[in-house]
Amino acid sequence: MTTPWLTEREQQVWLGLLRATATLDNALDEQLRRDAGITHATYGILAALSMTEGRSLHMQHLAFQTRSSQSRLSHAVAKLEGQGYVTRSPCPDNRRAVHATLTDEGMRVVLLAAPGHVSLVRELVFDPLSAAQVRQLGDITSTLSAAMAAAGYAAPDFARTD
Amino acid sequence: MTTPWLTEREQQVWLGLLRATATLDNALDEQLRRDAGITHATYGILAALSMTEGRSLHMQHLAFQTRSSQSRLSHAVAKLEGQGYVTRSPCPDNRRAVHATLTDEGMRVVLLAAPGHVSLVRELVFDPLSAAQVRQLGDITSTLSAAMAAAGYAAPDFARTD
DNA sequence: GCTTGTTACATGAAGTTTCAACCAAACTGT
DNA sequence: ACAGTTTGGTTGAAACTTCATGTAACAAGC
Repeated sequence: MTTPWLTEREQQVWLGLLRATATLDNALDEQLRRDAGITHATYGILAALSMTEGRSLHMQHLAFQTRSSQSRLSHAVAKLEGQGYVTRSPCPDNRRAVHATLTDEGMRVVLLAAPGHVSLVRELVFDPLSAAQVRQLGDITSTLSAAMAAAGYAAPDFARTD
Repeated sequence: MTTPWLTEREQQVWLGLLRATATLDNALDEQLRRDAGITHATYGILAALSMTEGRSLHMQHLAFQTRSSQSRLSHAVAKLEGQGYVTRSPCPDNRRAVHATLTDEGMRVVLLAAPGHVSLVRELVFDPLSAAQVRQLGDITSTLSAAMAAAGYAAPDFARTD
């Protein structure tokens, strides 16, 4: 009532953005849980590993790619290790670094989840949008990321761009 | 490596979107925590209440407006009640409904947090974008929301649009 | 007046994320 | 060689969310 706020139009766009992103995230979580029993965050970790040479990454690198804090990743990988989807091994080059490596079992889960995930992203995002809109969305997210970086904000835990 | 995936360009847009929204959410959380000791989700609850006649809403309605599940809202409001920011009272018209009402103390917190929040949204979202891009973003989120609704996905917990 | 079903909300337990240390390896300058 | 700092990662506790379930109010049908 007495809260200062955006213009009518801006508020509409803003709340629309919050709603759309929340709903999208929810939809993806739901599909992944149904198909493979994992969350979107977990899928991100497994997918990132699956796409590398040797299905293996340093924790650090993996944290950056998945926009995860070190702590979160450490807990998450510990769980995945317990489930047999990932193994951890000390890196020979740098003894404080740790490799997380996707197991065959973990790869199986990714392959199980990926097709449904990708097709849902397509169905909910790329198919509904025109080619022009996809281009616009790319430009907009780039602009926003640049603005946030300029303002000193970065993905959780990271100041450096690696 | 063997994961089916999007085209190069699509993947770039998709990961960019995920990164931008995650970073944005993080930035807003950080500012709200600094300024008022609350999370973005909590701010949403308090702000929604602050903007109604009587600073009061049915839990149901509040859950919808804040894209929250009933359970989450129930826990969150319980905590806010403990902090003295909100009171709960049975609705006289419908004895299973509950009113959540913002206290003066709660209002004080909203007023403390709002200016910084709004100006950060402006700084990170509306200022960097051109008027055309704001329009585009509005159209894009509307399209996505419509597509998700058509595919049977809605904000957490809700099938009905109220 | 009794089932049976649905709506509104609460709650305890389990899972996840963040927070605040912590440890050990690797640099840094002396 | 050696204090001090930075880097890479872990860990337990606290905070938050979700999940499954419970209770009470209302609604409908018999």
